[in-house]
Amino acid sequence: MSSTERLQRYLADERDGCGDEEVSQRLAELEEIDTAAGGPSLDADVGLLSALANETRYKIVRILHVAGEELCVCEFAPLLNVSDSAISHALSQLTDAGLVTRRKEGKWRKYRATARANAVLIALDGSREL
Amino acid sequence: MSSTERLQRYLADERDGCGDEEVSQRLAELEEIDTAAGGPSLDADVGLLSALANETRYKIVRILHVAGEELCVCEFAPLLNVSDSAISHALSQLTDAGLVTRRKEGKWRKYRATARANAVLIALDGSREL
DNA sequence: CATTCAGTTGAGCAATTATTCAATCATATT
DNA sequence: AATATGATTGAATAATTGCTCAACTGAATG
Repeated sequence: MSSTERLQRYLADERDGCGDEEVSQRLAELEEIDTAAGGPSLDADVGLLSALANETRYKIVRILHVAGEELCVCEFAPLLNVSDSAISHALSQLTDAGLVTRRKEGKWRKYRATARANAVLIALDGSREL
Repeated sequence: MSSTERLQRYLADERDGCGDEEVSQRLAELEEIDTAAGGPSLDADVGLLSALANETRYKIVRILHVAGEELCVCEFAPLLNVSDSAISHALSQLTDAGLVTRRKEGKWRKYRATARANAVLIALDGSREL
C-alpha cells in the first residue's frame, strides 16, 4: 500500500474534497513541517537527551545544577553508588553532549554544569505541573 | 578504601584545615545537595527524557510542536520511515511520559504535543547557542 | 626515578531498547 | 452479520546501553 493512500482516505473523511490535488497539497505541508522539525541539530539534541536519560548521569547534572559551583569527581563518589569508572564514563558522555565542562586542577578534575544543562533542568522544573 | 578518604585528602588539599570535622561538614553539605537534587520526580524526569531520547520519538514530538495542532497517526507515517507498529509503540511511550495526548475521532486517532513537551523543546531551542 | 593517587579508557557481559511481524481490537461500511 | 480499515498489542530478535574489572595515563611526592 502506498504510504499516501491512507492519508487520502483521511483527508476525504475530514474535509470535503478528496481530490489528488488536496492530498498532495497536504503532503507538501507535512513535508515542510518535517523539514522545519528535523534540522541539523536533531542528532545533537537526541545526543543531549540520551546523555540525560539515565539515572546516574541525570543525578550528576542535577547535583551540579543544585550545587551551583564546580565539583570534584571525588565529591560525586559518596553520592552515587556506582564505581569510579562508571562515574568517569558518565562524565565523559555528559561532556561530549555539552552538558558539563571539565577543568584540571593539580591531580583533581572539576566539573561544572553548562548553561544549556541548567536551561533544560529549569524547563523540566518549570513545566512539571503544567 | 572508604569513600570519604579521598574526599578528606581533597579537602586537605583545597582548604587549610584537614580535620575530620570539616570533612563531615562537607559531606553533610553534599548529602543535602543530593537530597535537593533527587526528589520524587527524578524517575518521572528520567522517563520523560528517555522517551525523547530516540530519533523516531523525538521527531514525532518535534513535528507535533512545529505543526501546532493535532495530527492523525496516518499523517506521521509518510514522514517517518519505520513501520506503523513502531509509530504506535512510539506514541504510546510518549503518551505515558506525558509528552503527547491522544484523542479518538471515528476510526482515526489524533495526537497533540503537551505543554510540557513544548516547554522542553523551547528550552532546547533557546539554549542551543548559549 | 619509583611510588602513590586521581581519574580515564577499553574490553566484556548482562540488561535494556528499538524495531518488525503477526495477531488482535475497534470502528465504520456494505 | 460480514468485511475492510486504522491502530494497537505482544512476542521475538537484533542492536544498543550501563556497568564493572583490569590496565593504563598523568600529576604529585618521597
